This record gives sequence, C-alpha cells and structure tokens, in this order.
Amino acid sequence: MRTKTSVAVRDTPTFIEAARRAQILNAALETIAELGFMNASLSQIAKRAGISKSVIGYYFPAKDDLVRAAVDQFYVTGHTTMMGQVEHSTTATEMLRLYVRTNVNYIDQNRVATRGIGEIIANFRTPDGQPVFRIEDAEPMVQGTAALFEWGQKTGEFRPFDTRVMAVLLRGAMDTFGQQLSVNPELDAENYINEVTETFIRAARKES
Amino acid sequence: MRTKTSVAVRDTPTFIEAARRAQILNAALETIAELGFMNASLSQIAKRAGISKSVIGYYFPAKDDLVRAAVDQFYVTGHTTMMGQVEHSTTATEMLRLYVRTNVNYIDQNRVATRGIGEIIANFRTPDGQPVFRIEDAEPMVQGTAALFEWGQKTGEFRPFDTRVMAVLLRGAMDTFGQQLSVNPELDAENYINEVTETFIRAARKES
DNA sequence: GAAATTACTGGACGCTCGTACGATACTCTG
DNA sequence: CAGAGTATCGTACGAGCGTCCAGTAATTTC
Repeated sequence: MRTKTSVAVRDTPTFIEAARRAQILNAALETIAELGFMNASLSQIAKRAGISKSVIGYYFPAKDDLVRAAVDQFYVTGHTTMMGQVEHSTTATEMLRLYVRTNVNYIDQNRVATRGIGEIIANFRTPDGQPVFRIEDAEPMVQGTAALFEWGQKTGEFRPFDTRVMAVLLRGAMDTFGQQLSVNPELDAENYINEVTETFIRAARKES
Repeated sequence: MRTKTSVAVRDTPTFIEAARRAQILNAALETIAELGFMNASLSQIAKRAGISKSVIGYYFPAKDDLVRAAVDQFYVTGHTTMMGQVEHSTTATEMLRLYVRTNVNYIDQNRVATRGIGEIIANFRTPDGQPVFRIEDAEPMVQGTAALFEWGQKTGEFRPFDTRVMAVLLRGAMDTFGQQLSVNPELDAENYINEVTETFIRAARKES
C-alpha cells in the first residue's frame, strides 16, 4: 500500500495549502535573491522557510515547478499592476513619463522579488544547457514599449528614429535601476525617475 | 614517493604550458558562454578542450583560479584596447561618439568572451553566497564615464544633469547591446552605434 | 471519537560535482 | 639512449544535490 507523497489536485485549495505555497514561493525568491540562483538549493530554501525539505516536494513535484510558479506569479501581478496605471494617457509624452515612473516605483517596492526573478530568468536552464526563459520571450515587452514611441512619432511629438532600439534602451534603463538598487539601497528613486524621463524625452522629442 | 600533480612555478612558462593555459581558458569561456556559469563544470570544459579533467587541475590549482584568470585576461586586454582609441578626443561630444563606437565594436568582435565574462561576474560567488565581483567593482568604470559628461558640462557642450545617472544609463546601453546580440546574431552594430550615439547626444547637449 | 484524509518528517537513493592521487606517457637533456 | 623532469590519464573520494518513500502527526469528516 502506497501513501500519498504529493498534494492532491483540488478545485479549491485548502487553506493550509494556499498558505504553504505562498510561504514556499516567498522563501524561494528570498533565497534566490540573496544567494543567487545556483546556490539556492532546496535545502537552503527549506531552512529559510523553517520547514523540512520534503514539504517543498509535497507541494511542488519538482524544483522546476517551484521556479516556474514563482515567475508566473510575478508576471501576473506585475503586468496588471503596471498596465492599469499607464493605459489612459492622452499623449505619448505623458505616457513615457508614466511608464518610467510606474516601472521604477514597482522595482523599488518589490526589490527582493525583482532581484530573484532576474536571477531565475538569467540562469534557469534545461538539462542540456538551453535557457528556459530566452531573451526573445521579452520581445512582447519590447514591442509594447516600441509602440509607445511609434505613437509619439505618429502624433508628431517625437522625431523619426529606430523605435526598437529606443525601446531596448528604455527597457535597459529600467533593468539598470534594479541593479543599481542592489548596490546602493539608499538610491533615490525619484531622482532616477526624473533624470531618466528627462533623458528620454530629450532624446525622442522633435527639434524645437 | 609522491609524484608531481601540479605545474611547477617557473620564471618563463614552457611552450606547452602557455599553449595549454590559453586553450583551457578559451574552452572555459566558450563553455560558460554556451551552457551558463552554473552548468560549466570542469568535466564539460575538459570535454570541449578534448582533454582529461585532471589536466585542468594540473595547471589551475582550483576552479576559482581558472575563473579568475579568465576574468583578469579579459579586462587587461579589453581595457587597454579601448582606452587607446578614445583618449585623444578634442571635444566631449567627439569622445562620446568614440566611446559608443569603440565599446559596441569591441563587444561585437568578442561575443563569446563578453558573454562568458558577463556570466562569471553575475554568478561567481563565495561558498557563503556573497558575489565575488560586486557591482561596486564596476564603479571606476562608471566614474570614468561620468567624467566624460562632466567635461562636456564644463566646456558648455552639455546641459546640466546628473552625470552619474547618465553614465549608468550609457553603461547599461552597452551591456544591453551584448544581450541583444545573443538574441539576434545578425544585429547591425553600425545601426545600433548610430542610434545610441544620436540618443545620448540629444539627451546631453545644451538646448539649441 | 473512530476512520479517513491531509500534512509533514527523516532518511536513503543515485547522481554529479570539485579535488586528490598513483601510475603512465612524453620530452627534453647530458 | 638512459634518466630526470614534465605532462597526461583514469580513478576514487567525500560532499551536496534533487528526488523518492515508508511512516507518523495533525486535521477533517461522519
């Protein structure tokens, strides 16, 4: 007679299950953010969560599933949070301002998660060495950003330029903020927002 | 009776030793660039080099030494290569142009090494999880870049702005190019150079 | 409050890692 | 061309990894 070693598939998860899952996901992101993806073993994660290693195996069939769940959760909450704030702008310039502000603030207020997810995306690979999250998976994000600049070119707010390169530069500026934050936790988000906004508006706007 | 299991310390290395060291360093960077730092085991590196795992141990006492040697080599050759090209500019604007061009071209022409070193810097940690190469180690690079912008402000070519943020943004734009390259190897370096140069000159220059 | 289900534990398994080592092959030098 | 020094190999070891599993504790169900 075999005993159950993994959680049952249910329509509505138990209260305990929901809480444990959240706790484990949180501990995983914390551990990854602090030790790096390659040192974040299940033992380490379990130790931080104060639970036995096997509990993780009980709720997540394999480590892959845990990692994927963490990434999914991050993008679902993050994307909806940010989209809501940006979408009702009346000019491309205003949208650019809001885009920078919303993104930087989100990173600032979700430092551990942002850092952890970054580690995962950079280092999570299949057994044969292929990245699980390839850079082209961020292509929709780049194209969405490029659309902002295309809009501005259409309305005449922006000069002609390669919108894709500009979008990649802006995305890079967002990522850079996260990295700078981990160097200097006292970094002033407001100042960064203002400088980056000014920089990109000047770079994109039509000659006066 | 013990036999020698590591290479002797010599004033001038043997021909074989120099060749093997170079071969191993090269294979290591290749492997790291392709499989990622965390999957680049000594077995994998040895396999690529077509040698036994023990040969690596013969020339490099520990894996750490191999990795550090690879980083050292990269920075020594890279830094001197680029400094030489930029240093005799007559205006800050010209230097900015040269800076972008030289950096992008260097990354373009050293793709594997650039990618490998990036992997190492991001993922190489001490046993307790602390990064070996901390981001503040890149501070001299950032300050050197900031000095370029300060110069331009002093000569009146550039408007007032936070030179450190601008320097971080420019460094980020350089790093971004490398990442974009690994997505799309056909990426046009010349176009990227032109767009980035135009972007930063417009962002930095004084109002006309 | 007994039975059934759910939640958790500690230990064992097979695997790969980095390192260490004894033995063997190659290559110079006298 | 013998022998010392140099270079390479295969293998073995302990540690840590992710996964598995039989058994126990806790909670829910009837």
